Amino acid sequence: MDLSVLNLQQLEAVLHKDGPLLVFAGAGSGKTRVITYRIANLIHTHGVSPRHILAVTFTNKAANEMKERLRHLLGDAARGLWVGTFHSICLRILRESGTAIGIPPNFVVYDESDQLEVVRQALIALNIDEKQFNARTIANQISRAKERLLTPEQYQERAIDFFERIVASVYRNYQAFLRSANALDFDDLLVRTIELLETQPLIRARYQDQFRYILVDEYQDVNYAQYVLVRLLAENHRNLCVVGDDDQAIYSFRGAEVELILRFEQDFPDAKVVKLERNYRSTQPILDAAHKVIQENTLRAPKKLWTERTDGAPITFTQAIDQEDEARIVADYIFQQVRQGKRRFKDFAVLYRTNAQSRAFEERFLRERIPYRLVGALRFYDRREIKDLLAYLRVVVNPDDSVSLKRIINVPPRQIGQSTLNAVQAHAAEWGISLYQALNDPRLLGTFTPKTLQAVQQFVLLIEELREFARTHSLTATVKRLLESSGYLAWLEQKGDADSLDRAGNLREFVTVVEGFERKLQDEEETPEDTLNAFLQHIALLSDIDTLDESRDQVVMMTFHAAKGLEFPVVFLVGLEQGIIPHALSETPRDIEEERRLLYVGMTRAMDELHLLCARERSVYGSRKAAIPSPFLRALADTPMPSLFQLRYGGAKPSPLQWTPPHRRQEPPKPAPEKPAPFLPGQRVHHPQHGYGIVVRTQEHVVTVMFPGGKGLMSFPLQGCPLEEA
DNA sequence: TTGTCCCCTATTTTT
DNA sequence: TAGGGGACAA
Ligand SMILES: Nc1ncnc2c1ncn2[C@@H]1O[C@H](COP(=O)(O)OP(=O)(O)OP(=O)(O)O)[C@@H](O)[C@H]1O
Repeated sequence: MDLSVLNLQQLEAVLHKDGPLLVFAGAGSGKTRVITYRIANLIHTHGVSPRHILAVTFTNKAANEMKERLRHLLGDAARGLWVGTFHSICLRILRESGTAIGIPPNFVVYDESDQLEVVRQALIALNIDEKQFNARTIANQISRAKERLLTPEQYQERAIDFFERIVASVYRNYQAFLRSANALDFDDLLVRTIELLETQPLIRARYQDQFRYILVDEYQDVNYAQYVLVRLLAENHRNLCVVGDDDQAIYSFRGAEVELILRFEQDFPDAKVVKLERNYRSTQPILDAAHKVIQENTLRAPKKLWTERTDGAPITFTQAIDQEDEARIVADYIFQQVRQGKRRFKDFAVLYRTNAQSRAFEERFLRERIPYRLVGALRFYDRREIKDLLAYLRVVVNPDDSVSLKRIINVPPRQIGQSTLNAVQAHAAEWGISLYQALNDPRLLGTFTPKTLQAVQQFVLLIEELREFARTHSLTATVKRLLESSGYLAWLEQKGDADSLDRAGNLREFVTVVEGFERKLQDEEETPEDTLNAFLQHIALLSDIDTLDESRDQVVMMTFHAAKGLEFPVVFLVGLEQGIIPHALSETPRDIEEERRLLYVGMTRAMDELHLLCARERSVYGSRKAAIPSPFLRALADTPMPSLFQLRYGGAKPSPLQWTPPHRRQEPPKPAPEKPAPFLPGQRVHHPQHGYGIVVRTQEHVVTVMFPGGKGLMSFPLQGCPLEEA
C-alpha cells in the first residue's frame, strides 16, 4: 500500500497500531485521511479482519465516501467493515441484538415530527395546556435528558423547578407511548444500545470483542451518550482512535460537548497524541483570515496551521444592497467564471447560517439557469406526501404505531373526521390500547353511526389487506399496491392542481427509490417484511446531505453546519451580518464563540477562493430591516479585501474593510416621490456621501457606480436613490 | 365531515 | 413569508 501520500505526522498516526490515539488538529490538515489510511493499514499490513474494525463518521455521506475510498485502496478486502454514524451503528446493533432487552427487530424510528406528536399526545393525556408549555421545548428537554442518559425517574429527581417537573411527567408518559408503539426516537437508538451493552454481559463481551479497533471522526462534536458508548465498546481492547478539532465544535445545541475531546488524555492517560499542522486544502490568504477570526475565541486550544499554497487570491468582501443583490452578485460571478472556462458549476458552494437564506439564491439561479443543488432542511422524505406514504408503510409493519395511524386514517378523506378520531383517541387512552386496537374494539364500534362504522371498517379492511399483501410480495409491489388501494394517487390526480400533480410525481419518484433500494439488497436473503423494515429504518436516518451527488455539475448551497467536513474550490459565505451570524438568539459568550467557530468552519471549506458577502438591508418575515456586517469580521479589519466589483472591473486598489459602526444606523430607503431619473452607463453622477462617480451599469432597479479614491463600485436601488446627475 | 378563508405566529443550526 | 390552526358555511 502506498503510504507516501501521507506526511510524517499522519504516518505516525497511521502506523500507531495498538492503544488509544488522539489526532488533534486544525481544519484541512488531513484528519479524515488519517482515519481512512489507518483502517487500510490495519487490514493490509496487520491482517486485521474488516469485521473487527468500527469507524464512526458524522454523516452517512462521509461513511459512504470512506467505504468507497477503502474499496479503492483495498478492493474486496475491505468488505465487512462497520462504517457509519453513531445512529446507524446503534440501529444495526439493536436490530441484531435488541430482542435481549425487549426490542423486536421491526421497531420504528420516530423522527422529530413524530416525536413532537408523541409529546402532544402526552400533554393531552396529562391534561396540560400546550399553549402553556410549548411541545417543542419539552421535546428538546427530553432529548437533552436522553443525551445525558437520564431516565425519566432520574430526570425527575433532578428537576429543580415547576417546568422541569412538568417535563419529567411528560417524559415518563412519552416513553410509555413509544414502548406501546414499538418505536424508538433518535436518541433512544443510543440510549437503548447503551442499556443493552450495560445490562447484557454476554452481548457486551461479543461486541467488545468484535470491535477491536474503533475510530471516531469529528470527535469534538460527540455528546455524552456517544462518549459513553465509545468507551463501553473500547473498554476491552482500548484500540480507540479519535480525531477532531475543538475549533470546529458546532453542535452543542444538540448536546455535543467539546470538553469530551479535551478530556481524552485524562480518560486515557497512555494515549498517544498526534498533531497535524500542515493544511492541504486552502491557500495562505484563506488560512490567514480564518485564523484571525478564530483567534478571537478564548475557549480554545491554540494550534498551528501552515500551507505551501502561499500564492492564493485575496479573499473578498462585498456589501450588497439587499439579499436579492447579494444573490445577483454571486450568480454574476459564477456565470462569468464558467463562461470564461475557468471553473465549472460544481466548483462553487454558497454557504449560509440559516436555511431561509437560500431562497434569494434559488430564485436568482433559476432565473439565470445556473444549475444548483440545495441541501436543505426539507429532505425528499420529509415532503408531506412521502411522509404520508411512509406512515402507511409503518402501519403495515406495525398497526399499533398510533402516530402513523393517526396521520393517515383520514388521508385521503374517507369520512373519518375529527369527532370520530377524538372518540377513538379517548377510547384508546381510556383502555390503554393503541388506536388500531380501538378501531377493532366492539365496545367502541357499537357507539358509531352506521355511516361512520362502515367508514372505519373499510379502513381496517384496507390495512389488513395491505398487511397480507406485504407478507407475500416485494416491497416495490407493496408500495404500488398501497398507492392504488388507499386511493392516495387517485385523490391527488383528481384534485388536479399543480401542487397535487407535483406531489403525485414525487410519489412516483419514491417508487423508483424503493426499487433501487430493493435491488441493492438483492443478494441478501431477506423476507419481504425484513426488507420493508430495513427500508423504513434506513430512511429515518438519512439526512439531506447524504443524497448530495458531487459528480453532477451544479452549484451547491447549504448551511455552515451541513458543510462540515466538505471542501470546495470557491466558497461564498453569504449573509454575514449581525443577528444572522452570530445569530440573534445566541446570547451567552459560549454561544457567541460557537457562532464564531461556525464562521471558521465555513471559511475553512474554501480551497482556492473565499468570498465574504453581506447585505445592507434584509427582509425578515417579509419586512425589510437595515443590517450591518457581522462583528466577527472586525477581526479582518486590517486584511486587504477587494470587493467582487473591484475584482471584476479593476478600478481602485484593494482597500481595508469599510466598517459601518453599529451605532450608525442605516437610513431606511425613502419611497421615491417621482419616477427616478434613468441613469446611463458612462454618465457622471454625484452622491451626497460618496461624492462624484461614473455609472458603470444600470439594471431594472439597480444602478452601479464607480467612485474614485479606493471606494470602488457601489450599487444603489433606483427607488429613492440619492444620486444626482452631475 | 369537508373545504375554504383568514389570521396568526414562528424561525438557528440537525443525526 | 408561509404554513398551520381555528372559524364557519355547505
Ligand atoms: N498528506 C497529504 N497530501 C496531500 N493532500 C492531503 C494530504 N492529507 C490530506 N490531504 C488533502 O487535504 C484535504 C483535507 O483533508 P481531510 O478532509 O482529511 O482533512 P480534515 O482534517 O479532516 O479536514 P476538516 O477538519 O476540515 O474536515 C483533502 O482534500 C485531502 O485529500
